[in-house]
Amino acid sequence: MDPSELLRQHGLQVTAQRLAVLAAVSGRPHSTADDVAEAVRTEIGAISRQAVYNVLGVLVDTGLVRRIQPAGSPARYEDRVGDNHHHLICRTCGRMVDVDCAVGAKPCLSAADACGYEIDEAEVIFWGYCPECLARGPDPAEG
Amino acid sequence: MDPSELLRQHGLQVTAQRLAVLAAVSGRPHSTADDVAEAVRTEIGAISRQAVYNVLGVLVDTGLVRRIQPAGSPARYEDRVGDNHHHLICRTCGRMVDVDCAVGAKPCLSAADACGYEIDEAEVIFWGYCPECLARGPDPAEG
DNA sequence: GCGAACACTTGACAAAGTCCAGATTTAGAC
DNA sequence: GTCTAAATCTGGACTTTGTCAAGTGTTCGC
Repeated sequence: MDPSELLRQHGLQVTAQRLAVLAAVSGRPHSTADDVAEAVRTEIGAISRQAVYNVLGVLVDTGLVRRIQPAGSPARYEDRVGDNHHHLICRTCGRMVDVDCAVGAKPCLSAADACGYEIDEAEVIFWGYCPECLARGPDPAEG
Repeated sequence: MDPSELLRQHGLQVTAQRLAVLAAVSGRPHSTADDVAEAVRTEIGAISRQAVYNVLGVLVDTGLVRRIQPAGSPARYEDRVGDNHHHLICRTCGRMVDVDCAVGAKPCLSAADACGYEIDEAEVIFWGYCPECLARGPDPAEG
């Protein structure tokens, strides 16, 4: 779909910055806000940090972009929304990849005892070591 | 168990700060580092911010305390370790409660396609609204 | 009680993100 | 094409969370 149309459909004004941010997140999933700013600058020359946060915030609010905030890392953004996939992060190199849910469709939304809470999202992050870091031998810091 | 003994058993020196931090985390689970510092100051008068981070880090390393880092929130700490429980956070009031795993024991460690990663931990956080915030009516900010 | 190792304090520093006032750009009407 | 109102973007200061490094104080084994 035409990105401009996408923005309009969600009641958002179309600006060069928004198009560039959208393109940056699409083209490089799991980017940090800083990565996005870099990419946008490559594309349209310049953007303020505030505009990046602002645009990302608006996109997250309208559901066009998903925000992921792993421990010890700045927030990351991706445009894969609408499904229930999770994330897998290497403790050594920090690389993040998508994984589909193990048990089926949205199993994680059914906690055994929700204490009366109305759950609308499950954030699942798997921590471990990627094949390359495993091949490179055990990390000295990990024993 | 006597907290002092607990520390010794894990090869840690016993200090007033460590005892107080341990007590603070035990007495008020899901505390932030700042909450812990407050509680410790109430208990023993004073502690430096660095010491709080230091002690919490040591306790997490030795497995006496677990660190949770939800999106958009500072790190939180709890002393319920050794089981595979997860957390449930209210989007409105920010309250966090424990929930047991829906599917059984450590189901979340079995991602369908781990891409060759060796997974050693699954961090699961459920987001939603607590009964009280639901009873209080829908949040204007949420539609 | 003494000494070595460990832990705590203090202060500077860094990263990530937010707030605010003012200038610029966009959308819509004429 | 031009105008106006509303939304957006810019730039700088600021807050929060956490880390680093050097020096001082405390704990533990003898």
